[in-house]
Amino acid sequence: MEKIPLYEQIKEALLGRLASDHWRPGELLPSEPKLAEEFDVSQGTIRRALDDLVSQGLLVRHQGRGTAVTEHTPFGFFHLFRGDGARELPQSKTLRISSNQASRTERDSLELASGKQVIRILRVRYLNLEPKIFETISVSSDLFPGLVKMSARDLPNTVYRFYEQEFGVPIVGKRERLRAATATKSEARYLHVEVGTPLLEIECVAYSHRTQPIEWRISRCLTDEHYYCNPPESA
Amino acid sequence: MEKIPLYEQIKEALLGRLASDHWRPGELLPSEPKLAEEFDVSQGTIRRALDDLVSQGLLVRHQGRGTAVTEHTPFGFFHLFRGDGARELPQSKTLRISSNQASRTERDSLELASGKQVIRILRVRYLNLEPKIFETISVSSDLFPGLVKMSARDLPNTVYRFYEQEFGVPIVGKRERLRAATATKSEARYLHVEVGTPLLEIECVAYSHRTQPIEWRISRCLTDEHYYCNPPESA
DNA sequence: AATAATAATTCTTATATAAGACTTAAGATA
DNA sequence: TATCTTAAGTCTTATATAAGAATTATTATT
Repeated sequence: MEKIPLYEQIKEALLGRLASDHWRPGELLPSEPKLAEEFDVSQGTIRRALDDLVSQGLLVRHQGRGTAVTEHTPFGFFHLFRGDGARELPQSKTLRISSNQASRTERDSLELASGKQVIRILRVRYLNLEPKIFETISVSSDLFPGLVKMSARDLPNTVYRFYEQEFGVPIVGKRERLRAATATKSEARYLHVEVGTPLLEIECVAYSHRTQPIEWRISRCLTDEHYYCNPPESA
Repeated sequence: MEKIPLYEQIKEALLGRLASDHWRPGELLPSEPKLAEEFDVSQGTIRRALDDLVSQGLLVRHQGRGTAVTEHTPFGFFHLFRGDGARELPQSKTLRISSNQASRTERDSLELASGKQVIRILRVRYLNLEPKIFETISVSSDLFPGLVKMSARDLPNTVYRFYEQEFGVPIVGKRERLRAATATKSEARYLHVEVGTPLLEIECVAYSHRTQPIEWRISRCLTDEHYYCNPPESA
């Protein structure tokens, strides 16, 4: 059997703890010397494993303080920027939360079995108080028991933090596919534009640890005053 | 004065050699022990510097062989994928090469002084033999002497490799900004679609080492059969 | 109780050595 | 001359120690 490097094994072990909510976001991990003792390896090997998790965005190092689990900032994973490069935190108005039989696309994107239910969320997002994005979000009913009964008004703006704090489901990455589209009648109404206005369509699958798909999302964005950029230019 | 770590100084030195074409793409660098001897540091310090350049995509490691300067694959930096995730190498037809006074946007994007000339290239790109992208490329006349006199027919498909091989100007990174647009009369004609068809607009600045802007490009893409994705999903 | 100094802890940078895995070069053999 | 074996080179993984920089905890002083 192929021999797996020690640092890879340690990465997997730490990844398992991250996935099972062993540590909360912001919480400090045991120190490098302590981990070296626990796993019976050298500190250099621990360093190598931790460095890899840092470069994946899962951990953050603080010299003199320790290694912490990454906390999501409100901007995390939001890739629209104002024309001058500034970031604006989008606001949200949830229009509807409903339970539906998963469509073919939802099943494929979320890796769901046939017959499964999804929870669908429709919402408009605002940049600088103006409606700029029309969003459809789908998640597996099984992962979020009780979510469908929530009032639309109560769904918070930052749903990734909500998944993590209320359901223990952390989002650690996403995959986006972009296309050009034009506003339908319904989108035109919500976004205060004319039918046929160009919209940037962002199809997004969000993942937890070990790349399990958690959420499928379609965002249709006005780009008259904003642009999409990934990675961010400050990165 | 702030003390710069040794490995950062070595990175800068190697970056300088990469920028001045000291090594050609594909060429092997001196081995780690040799570099350690040259810079009078430990191999671990050399390793740290090289690893950083590898993660920036500038170098590639070959176990048992050596460290080489990254060669651009034809797909490098091309972020459109077919609907099923496959990659298709775009073909090109250059429509025109001309010399013009730089516009305000060209000056800003390429960091040119007032009064400078740019070379403008118009071309259509094909995916699976169908016109899918209408492109406008601008570069500084000063960096590419003689380019304006080239026949449009002779401009190769992979212009980044062309810049590097014919002018010694390597492209090592780019910054893209995406927006939604609709086809103008001219674009509709070249792309064989109707006016108003949604197009994905990719505004791109391509850089050499030390983030000097080399090329400003606007690509207007049909996304009926393709999508944009960065980083690529296989990454 | 508040503040300052000291000590202990953390990660970061840097050194060193060595075995393993992979590739290439040199020498031996047919 | 061609092929095989061995040696030498490369990067990768892993060990170890130690000083520097930053943060936190403890102790001493006011």
